[in-house]
Amino acid sequence: MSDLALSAIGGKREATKAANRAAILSAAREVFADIGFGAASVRDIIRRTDLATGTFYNYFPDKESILVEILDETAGVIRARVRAARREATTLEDFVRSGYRAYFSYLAQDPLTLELLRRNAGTIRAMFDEPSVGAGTEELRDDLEAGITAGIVPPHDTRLMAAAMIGAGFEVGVRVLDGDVPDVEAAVALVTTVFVAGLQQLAAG
Amino acid sequence: MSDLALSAIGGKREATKAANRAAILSAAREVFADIGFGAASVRDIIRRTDLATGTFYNYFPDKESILVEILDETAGVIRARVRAARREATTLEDFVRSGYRAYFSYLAQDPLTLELLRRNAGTIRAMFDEPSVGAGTEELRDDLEAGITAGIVPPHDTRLMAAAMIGAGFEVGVRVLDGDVPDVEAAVALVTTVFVAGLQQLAAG
DNA sequence: TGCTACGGTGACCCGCACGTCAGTTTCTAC
DNA sequence: GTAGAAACTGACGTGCGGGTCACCGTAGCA
Repeated sequence: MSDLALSAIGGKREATKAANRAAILSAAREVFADIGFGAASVRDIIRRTDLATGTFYNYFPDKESILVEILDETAGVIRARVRAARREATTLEDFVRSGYRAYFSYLAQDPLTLELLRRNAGTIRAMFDEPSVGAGTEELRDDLEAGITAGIVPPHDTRLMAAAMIGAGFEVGVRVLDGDVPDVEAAVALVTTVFVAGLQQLAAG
Repeated sequence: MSDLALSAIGGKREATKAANRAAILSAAREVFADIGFGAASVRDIIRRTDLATGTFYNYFPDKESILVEILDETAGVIRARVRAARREATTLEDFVRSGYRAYFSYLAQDPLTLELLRRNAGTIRAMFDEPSVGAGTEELRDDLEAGITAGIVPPHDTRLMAAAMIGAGFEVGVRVLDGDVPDVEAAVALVTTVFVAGLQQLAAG
C-alpha cells in the first residue's frame, strides 16, 4: 500500500486499528449467532480472529459492550430504513407493506444479523429492556399513532397491535431466510394482507 | 407424616427423591428464566436448592437434559390444551379464538414458563430444531390444514400463516403477562379479529 | 434393635475463562 | 536513521464450573 493511500485513511496504525476492531466485531457476531451470547466467552470470540487475548481488551471492556456495539450498528440501520419507509406512506396498505418490505429486505441481505437476533432475542430483551426483537415495537407503535393522527390508520389499541405485527414479522422473517418462502414479496404480501384486513376490521367493529 | 401417608406414596425414600427432583427442576426453571440457559451453570441451579453438588448428578446428567425435561412438561401441556381447543372448533372465528384463548390462559396462570420461553426461545430453537416458541408452529400448521380440509378455514399458505400467528401470539402473550393488557380476553379479541379478517381476505383475494 | 444399602454430601482434580501486564514488535515523526 | 510511542502478545494469577467419589447418615426391613 502506498504512503498516499495510507495517509488518505490516516496511516497504517489507524488502518490496523479499524481492521482489528472490525475483525473482533465480525467474530463476535458469528459467535453470538452460533452459540448464543450467554454461552459465549471473550476467548471464543478472539479465537476466531488472529489476534491475542489481550488485544480484545484494547477495544472493548467486556463481551456485553461488544453486543451493545453490534446492536447499535445493525438494529439502528434496520429501524431507520423501516421508519423511513413507513413515513412516506399515504395509505394504510402502503404503510403496512412498505414497513414490512424494508424489514424483510434488510434481513434478506444480512442473514447473519437475523440469526443473531433470532438466537439472542431473549437476552437482548432482558439486557436492554428492549420492547422487542430489534425491530422496535415502540417505534412501530409511535408510527401507528402518527398514522392514526394523519387519518391513514384506523384507531385501535396500538400497543397490542404493534406487538402482534412485530411478532408476526419476526417469525415470518425467519422463514424467509430459512428458504421456506419463495421470495421476500411473498412474505410481504401475506403479512400485509393480514394486518391491513385486521386493521380495517377493527375500525369497522 | 404418618407411616400410612408415606406408604401411600411409596415410603420416605421415594418421597424425598420426588421432592429433590422437583426442587431441582423448579430451581432450574428460575435460573434459566433469570439469566438464560447459556449463561446458567449446574452450580447456579443447585445453589437455589438446599442440596449438594453431587446430588444434581443423581437426577440429571447435565443442564441440557434438565431443559429437555422442563420443556417436555410445560410445552407439552400448552400444546395439548391449544390443540384440544382448536379441534372442537366449528367455525373460523372459533378456531382462531379458542386456540389463542387456551394459549394465553395457560400463560396467565404460569408466568414463569412464559418468562422461561421468552428468555430462551432462541436457544430452544437452536437446540431442538424446534420450529418455534413452545407453542408449536408445525402443529398449528397441521391444524390449519385440517381446518381447510374440513372447510372451516379458507385455503392459503399455511406455513407462513402459522409462523405469523405464532409470532403474534408470542409477543402479545408477553404483553399480557407484563400487565400491559387489561385482561386475557382483550388480547384474545385483538389477535382473533386480525387473523380472522386476514384469513377471510386471503380467501377473497 | 441391628444390619444393609440407598442415596446425599462436599472436598477434590482438572480444565478453562477472566483480566492484567511486562516484554516485544511496529509504526510515526523528526 | 533513530527515538519514542502505540499497540500486539501471551504467560500468569485467580477464581469458578464440570464431573467424580469416598464417606457417612438414614430409611427400610426383619
